[in-house]
Amino acid sequence: MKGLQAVGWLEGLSDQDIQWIERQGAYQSYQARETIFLQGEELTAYFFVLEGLVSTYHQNEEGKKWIASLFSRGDFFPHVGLMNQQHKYPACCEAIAASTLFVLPRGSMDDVFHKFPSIREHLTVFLTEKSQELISRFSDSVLESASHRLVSFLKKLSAKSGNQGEDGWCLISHDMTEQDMAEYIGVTPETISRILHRLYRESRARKVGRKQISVNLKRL
DNA sequence: CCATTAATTGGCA
DNA sequence: TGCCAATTAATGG
Repeated sequence: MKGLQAVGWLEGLSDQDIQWIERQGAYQSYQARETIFLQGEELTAYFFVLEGLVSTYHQNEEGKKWIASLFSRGDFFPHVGLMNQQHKYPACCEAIAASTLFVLPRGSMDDVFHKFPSIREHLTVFLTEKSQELISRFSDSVLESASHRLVSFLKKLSAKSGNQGEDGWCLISHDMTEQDMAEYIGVTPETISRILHRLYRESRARKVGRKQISVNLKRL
């Protein structure tokens, strides 16, 4: 895949508009596990995901990690700190899988907002959704079991990028290791492994391969 | 193949 | 559930 396309944040813009934005930034490819920016660093650019999977996360001094958000094709980040005066990245960011991003300098982002009001509208919508998502995940982490949270995550993945077959099973290519899922759900890798094993045994999911899982939407 | 990294498993707090 | 340790499995040169 090459160049910016009218997906995600750019939805609704004309080819000319896209090309204008394209000239303001540059493409950058990252290898799997490559750091994109660190928390507290000067916020010099915003990123638009063209291909791959990227995470923003927080990490404590012991090295424990918590993935705040996952971004894939069409997503734009960071959201936090976008409209305020703080020009520091709010979290660390790394590519989970090999990724291609469009990098837009911070100064150009202001121009883009000014030139394309529709992107501001998208921002409002995305911020609202992200806010609800975070609150939902937070309350789940307090009120629900790890199993429930992992199942919710799998459902979300299947809705977003799953390929359902006529047999009721939905194939998900998530590009994540179980370690990644653990960091997203907020549990240890051992717990993820055990929950998945239980889902397999109960025929609610099937292991297709590493980074691929098939889920039974009806029983999940 | 071998060296790494990821995933699994059992035991115990 | 978490943490540790011991294995086993999968991956990538």
